[in-house]
Amino acid sequence: MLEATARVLVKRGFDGLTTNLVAHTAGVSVGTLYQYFPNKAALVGALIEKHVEDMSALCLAELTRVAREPLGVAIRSVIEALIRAHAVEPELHRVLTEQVPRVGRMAKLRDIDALVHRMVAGLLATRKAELAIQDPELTAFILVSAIEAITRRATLFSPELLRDPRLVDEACMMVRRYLGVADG
Amino acid sequence: MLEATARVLVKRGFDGLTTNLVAHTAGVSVGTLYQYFPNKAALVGALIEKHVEDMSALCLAELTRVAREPLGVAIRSVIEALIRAHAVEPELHRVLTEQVPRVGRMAKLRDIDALVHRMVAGLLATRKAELAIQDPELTAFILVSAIEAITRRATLFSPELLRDPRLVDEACMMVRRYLGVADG
Amino acid sequence: MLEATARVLVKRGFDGLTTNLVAHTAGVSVGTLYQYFPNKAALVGALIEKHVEDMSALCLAELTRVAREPLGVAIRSVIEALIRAHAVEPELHRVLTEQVPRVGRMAKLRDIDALVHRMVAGLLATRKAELAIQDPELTAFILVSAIEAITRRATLFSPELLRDPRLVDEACMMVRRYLGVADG
Amino acid sequence: MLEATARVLVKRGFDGLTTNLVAHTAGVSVGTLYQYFPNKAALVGALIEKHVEDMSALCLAELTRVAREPLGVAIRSVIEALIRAHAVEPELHRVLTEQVPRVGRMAKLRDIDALVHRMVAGLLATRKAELAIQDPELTAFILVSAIEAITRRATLFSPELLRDPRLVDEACMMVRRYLGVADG
DNA sequence: TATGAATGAGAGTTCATTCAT
DNA sequence: TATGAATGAACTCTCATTCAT
Repeated sequence: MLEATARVLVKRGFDGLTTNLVAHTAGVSVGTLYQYFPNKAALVGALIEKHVEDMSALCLAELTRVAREPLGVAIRSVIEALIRAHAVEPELHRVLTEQVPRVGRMAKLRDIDALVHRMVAGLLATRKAELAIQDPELTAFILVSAIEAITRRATLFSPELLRDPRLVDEACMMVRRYLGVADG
Repeated sequence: MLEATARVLVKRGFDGLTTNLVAHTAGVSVGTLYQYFPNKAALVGALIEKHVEDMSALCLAELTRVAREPLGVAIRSVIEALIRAHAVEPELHRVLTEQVPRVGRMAKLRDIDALVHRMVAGLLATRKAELAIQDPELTAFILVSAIEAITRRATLFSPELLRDPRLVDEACMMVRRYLGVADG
Repeated sequence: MLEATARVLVKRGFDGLTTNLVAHTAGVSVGTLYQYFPNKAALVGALIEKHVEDMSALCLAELTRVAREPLGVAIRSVIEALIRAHAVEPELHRVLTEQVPRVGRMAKLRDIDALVHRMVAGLLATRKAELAIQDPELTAFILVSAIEAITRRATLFSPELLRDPRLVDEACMMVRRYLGVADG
Repeated sequence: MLEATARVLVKRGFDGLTTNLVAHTAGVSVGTLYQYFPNKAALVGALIEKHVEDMSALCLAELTRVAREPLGVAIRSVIEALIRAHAVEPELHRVLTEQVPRVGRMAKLRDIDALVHRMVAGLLATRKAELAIQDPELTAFILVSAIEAITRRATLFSPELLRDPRLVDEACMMVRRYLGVADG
């Protein structure tokens, strides 16, 4: 059912998302749909939640995994993981991020975001000695923003860049220089 | 009329935006509204276009103005201008940006984005000698993405940050280090 | 639902026909109406199609039935059938015929008209030996036009004539003399 | 202004007829339009009246002119005049006849029709001795219907017939035989 | 538990008509 | 007398949601 929602969302956009259409796409009746979701917002909300969780799981796993690796390697791994995460269902991701705020699941997104932010900040704090930074919180904020934005903008304006290794190289360069980590 | 649209958009969101409501808010009748805009999308579209034009005008002006200043100063000026631009009507900016794809103003946005990108790339190319960069195009891409994202995320998650000078400091730091410019 | 449409059409005319009014008259809601007809034109179109089909079926049946009867008798039967057909719901017939071009059912009407024309021409051709005619096609054109018009004009200007046997007598007389058939 | 109405009517059909459009087409403002016609119905009504008068004037003139000519000649003249009348502005005529009843100018049309009918009936009555008819009224009814219908149907379904002399020949034949007039 | 026909509030849009200039 | 911006009632159509089966 969520899958049908995703399909409709990608094919028709949010304004083309109809409970009847979703039900039909899922091969059930509207009634059945309403047996599982109290209303349309809940349906979309659930999809968003799932999507966000899937994506963030990927990133969090990577963040955890690289916690002890050398910084140069860690940076590249995380950036690559983030770009990979965006590549899973780019179309859906786009529609979803464009609509998220309007469905009242801001909270969930905010939570996840906060979690990622805290993990990055933690990583930075742990290794503060190796880094040319002062406020891990703020630095984390800048980094998370920047990396997320690079993938987002690439997805939006030049998807072919996502597959260009130079993008990752350059992003790593930016992060490394910013953090004062020697070229890996 | 556009002002009324903006007001409604901020107060009620895009889905709460009704032609009748806008007309009423503007103190005119629906008919009058439709004498100036062929349909709802055109109304919002016009607002979006005006908004992005205003914002980009600000940035482009700043980019032009600082073309000959020392890099350290230039960077700070542009970043401050960008954040200032976002601070004017953050709520409106958010709603508007989100609705672009629904209203079909993607092309316009892309154009402006490309323009900014070109200007930044140009600036970098001109001063390539002073910078530790190789591909001004790619660097510009990274920079524009990052700065735009930092303001966007601040707007979204912690608007108070927009008024915190440390944010600007940190963003400047990131850019300076990335470009290999001495601390200003 | 078509019945409700017919009722409204007769009582209020085409311009007084409102989807809400039809739905209300039919005892259902607008939504239900739109579950069966994609739009107002389709609703009226369906009614028109049904109506002309019903009417032409009547005439075609009669034309077939009398194919072997003596010409004098055949002529009267067909004319009577045509007038009888018009007498059923003259008001509806008038509104419906008038609205055909607005609702885009011209093609259907043309088809049926061509069918009737062909049948009459065929009948005339079969019996050409008994008739003082040269071109069955042209004669059929004249006849179909004339008979159709007599009923149409009677409906329009003096409905009471439709029930006057003298009208049928006179119409038969005209046709018989035109075709050179002895008085029946 | 009536000319503009006619033009719009022909180009856009009755549903595309807008007071604003008519005014614009006429090169004046809506306000001016309303200085000459109290409302839309009056505008269309006036056009209908003019059109009907033009057409009937043609026919009535011919009917008067042929009052004393030999019947065979008279018949052909009148039929030709009628067809000629239809050929003046066939498109406008079509739209108009299709819409007439809905604009409340039925009365005018009815009057004209009655006048034509009375003149034909008068002609027939005057020459009853030469004719094989009994009730001039009824015969006139049949004739007027038939001739009007032949031109109407030709206009509607096969306009090229209107220029085919065989149509006139055949219509004359029909009328002559019906009236018992020797072939002219 | 699944169905899907029915609901009806509400949205966008049109256009005859008015009236201050 | 001419203008045309402004009006707003009314119409068509959509779609989230319900509930009898």
